[in-house]
Amino acid sequence: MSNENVIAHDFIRQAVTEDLKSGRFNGVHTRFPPEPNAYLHIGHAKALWIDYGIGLDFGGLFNLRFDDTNPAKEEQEFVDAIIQDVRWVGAVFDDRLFYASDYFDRMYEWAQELIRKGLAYVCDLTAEEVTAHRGNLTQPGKDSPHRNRPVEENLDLFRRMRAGEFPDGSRTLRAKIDMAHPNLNMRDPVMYRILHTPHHRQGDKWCIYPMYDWAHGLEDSIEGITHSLCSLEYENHRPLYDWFIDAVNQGRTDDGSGPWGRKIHHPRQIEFARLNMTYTVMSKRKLIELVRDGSVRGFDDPRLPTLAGLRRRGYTPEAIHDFCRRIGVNKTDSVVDMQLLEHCLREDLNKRSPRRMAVLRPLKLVIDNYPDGQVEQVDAVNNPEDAAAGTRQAPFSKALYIEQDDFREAPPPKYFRLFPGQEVRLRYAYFVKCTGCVKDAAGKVTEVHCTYDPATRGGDSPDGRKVKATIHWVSAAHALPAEVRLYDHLFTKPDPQDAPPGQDFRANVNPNSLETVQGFVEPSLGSTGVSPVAEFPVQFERLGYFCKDKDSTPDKPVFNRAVTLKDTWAKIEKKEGAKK
RNA sequence: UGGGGAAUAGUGUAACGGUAGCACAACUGACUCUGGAUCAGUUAGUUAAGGUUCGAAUCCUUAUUCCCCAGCCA
Repeated sequence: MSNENVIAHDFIRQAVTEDLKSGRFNGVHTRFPPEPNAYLHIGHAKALWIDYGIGLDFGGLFNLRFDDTNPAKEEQEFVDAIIQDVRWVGAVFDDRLFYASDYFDRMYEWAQELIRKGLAYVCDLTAEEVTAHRGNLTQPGKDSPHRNRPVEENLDLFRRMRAGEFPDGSRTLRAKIDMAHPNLNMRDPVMYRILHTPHHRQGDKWCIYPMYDWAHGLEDSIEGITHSLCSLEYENHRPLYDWFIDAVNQGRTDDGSGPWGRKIHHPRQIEFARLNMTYTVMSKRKLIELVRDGSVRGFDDPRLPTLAGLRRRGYTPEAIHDFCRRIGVNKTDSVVDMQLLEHCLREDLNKRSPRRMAVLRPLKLVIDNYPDGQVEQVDAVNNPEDAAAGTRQAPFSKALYIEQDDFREAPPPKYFRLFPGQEVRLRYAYFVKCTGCVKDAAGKVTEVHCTYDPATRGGDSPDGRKVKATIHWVSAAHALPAEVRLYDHLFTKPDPQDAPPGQDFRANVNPNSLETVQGFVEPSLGSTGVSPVAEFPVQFERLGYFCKDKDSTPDKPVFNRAVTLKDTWAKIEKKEGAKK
């Protein structure tokens, strides 16, 4: 706590500090390089926090760059969504928004340069043949029969690939490295493939597209990125990343003299572990499957760990920052407890969120000795954690709604709430004492009756008598109907992958991850009233934090539950139940 | 089996040859007009075996376990 202003000293920041000290780099420039083929999720927020945070900590620059090298998978919709998400989490890139596809011309020139240097060749093998020639983990690969084509023939073929003379998949440009290399990525990797597919930004300009390994380091080089931060699975690609830049630089000089010109910038790639969390999945592929098979209602479904989903659910950027700060940065595969994310949200919202009363599962409470037709306005505190938030008034009358959970005809042990003969406080209003209840033919409680003590107005008793529980309420005549969506984990198991034999993660989708209830909220939450809380989550007292959803209509608000409050009673009840 | 990585309480993360600390979770208790919040406390850890050293989570050796790599995906 006392060291909040000190730069966190994770292993990447240590490396950056050393690079600055040794003079390897004179400044810091980082980037976040998403492929626009899906929505961003909380794992990307971690990466963003590292990329952007390090740029910020060292007074450097930060770029947002789309790695749009595969037109078959990428779409403008994702570009737009990603930009919105990156801005929302607070990574500032100003005008430094770039696209790898804007560098295609330069990459094409460099590819020809590698051919001239004898470091790349056009290969006519089919995809299957390339795989067969690659060997496997223990056996070396075999050279392609086209590996030693003359430079002029390679140049001619490569130009004709670009000109569109050959069909998809018929030829590739490959780097000439080593088919026996112990690192499979170094066995003459493909640099370009033929793809007669229009690009979402480049249109029909290209029919050959660069592969990630060839393109990525060059993109970083062009932008002057010093530290190319990425996740662990790219560790095996680092030798290639370095090889390609060294290959371009072969024969080049610092001052640009000589036939090949000036050397290009060589960034340093450093890898860190990606984020995993309990009760959810983090891979793009799985997220897409859940959306496609209807397990959720879209990429912004509040049950998803996507940033769009978290935003819709009521998560704040501040809570996400805090979460990223707490999980740290390292190279260990880890699974972070979902409860930590929830804790971060509660901590943020507890300080800032306005309180309101809402009843999710209504049960009518009638105060028999309260005058018919009388309405009082009681003062309610907006946020006990923040005196500046002030107070509001809530209408009180003879007939109220309370939570079904707050009444028991036969109370279990340690139950402090309403039951016949028991007195409780109606928050900010009066003490009431339960006198009985009315049941329907099926034995279900339909109405609870009580009497109130007029001397306890405001919620305190002049005779000093105490009450063990305070419950929330809304006035039946004044309350606004609202739809409330209650979310639970999307998966029933901490590790969704832990599925029965022959089944995949979808076998663990929680059928009860969404429960929709029709409740009532304070009039101050309506669209007609002045609502200070339209876009920011509110706390429904004793229940949790809720955020107004985009599905709300003028007559009926819809709320998403972001996270519950900690519920000690639920634990006691569970424990008492287990005793029996 | 080849190559590349990683191992610290249940979970996440500190320590950089000198008292193994913090957070989340769990559990006690205090307080409370939210069974919230807050406060106090408890439980619980260096993968293993050797070695170097006055002293090892840290250095060395060996072993074990886990993750990644055989896309014309990124």
